[in-house]
Amino acid sequence: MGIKDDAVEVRAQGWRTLAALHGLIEAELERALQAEAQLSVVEYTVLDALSRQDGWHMRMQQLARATALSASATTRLVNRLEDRGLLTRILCADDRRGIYTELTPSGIALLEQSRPVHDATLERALAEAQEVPELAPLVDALPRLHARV
Amino acid sequence: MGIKDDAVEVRAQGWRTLAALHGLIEAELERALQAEAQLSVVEYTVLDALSRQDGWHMRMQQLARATALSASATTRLVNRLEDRGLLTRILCADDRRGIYTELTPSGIALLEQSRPVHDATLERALAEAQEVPELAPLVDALPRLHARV
DNA sequence: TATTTATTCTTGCACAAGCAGATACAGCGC
DNA sequence: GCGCTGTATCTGCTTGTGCAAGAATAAATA
Repeated sequence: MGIKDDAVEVRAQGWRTLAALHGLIEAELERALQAEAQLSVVEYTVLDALSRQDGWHMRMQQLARATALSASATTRLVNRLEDRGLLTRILCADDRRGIYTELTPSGIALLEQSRPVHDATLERALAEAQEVPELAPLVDALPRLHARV
Repeated sequence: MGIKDDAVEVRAQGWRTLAALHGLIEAELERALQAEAQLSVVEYTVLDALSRQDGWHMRMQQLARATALSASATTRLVNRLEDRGLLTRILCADDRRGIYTELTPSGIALLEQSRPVHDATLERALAEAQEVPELAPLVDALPRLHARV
């Protein structure tokens, strides 16, 4: 057991902690968003990403990256949201392969309704994680990543 | 926009960063473990958790918690691994509802073969994430969580 | 002891995800 | 213009997952 082996173990443990915290938060968000807005976490992520985008439209591939999903999963995800009237597909004028997705008023409304739920649930999930000794250090580190100095 | 709103936004951004890093690492591990040992990340997690356990056996419910999976998914996950001969179910003598799972020699062998792949992939994934400005701070924070002072 | 209640695991069903292949278009060289 | 390669999106198929319901056992209570 040398220094090198320790580094490996420290990384593995860090990864397990990351995965555990991620799972906990995602599970809580899933339940809350499903209950309050019939949205899954990825679906919320799409609406949120679109609203954060200038002009409120993104191409499928950007969406795939934003959600860490495959292209085919993104197609079906957009299908679901389009069927519910939350966003619309818009053909790309300059690149006719491309397709823009854009929030509808209905989509914006649902997002604004569910954002408080999302934020409150996130706060609660982090507070719960704070109580788990294994997770607490990571919870403490998170806000320091983006905090204004 | 007050201090309170900032806290909400900081949390949301921290969560997005966490999710992004988690997705990146998991995707790389998935590909590597699948290619080298025909194991998914959760399957590897089960083998690893069992090997880390005293006596090398755990109950289904412990496994469900360790993998952040539902009870039914855990049942089928154990089925798959049992069918491949990597672990065995052992009836619990004192609580006949309970079922222990235990690694077989074959399972131990596969784990020992795939652990280096896992560790190397994790190191590579973290190095890649280090190059993404948005993820770098979190990557830096990870090893500090468990590092021996 | 008999009966209810809770826990642990498994199964039926519906759905979302990935991979591979197909289609449509862009960009480039001839 | 014609063909070729690469990119963007969609569809068929298989698989893993969660939820709800079920079966077996433990624990509690009358």
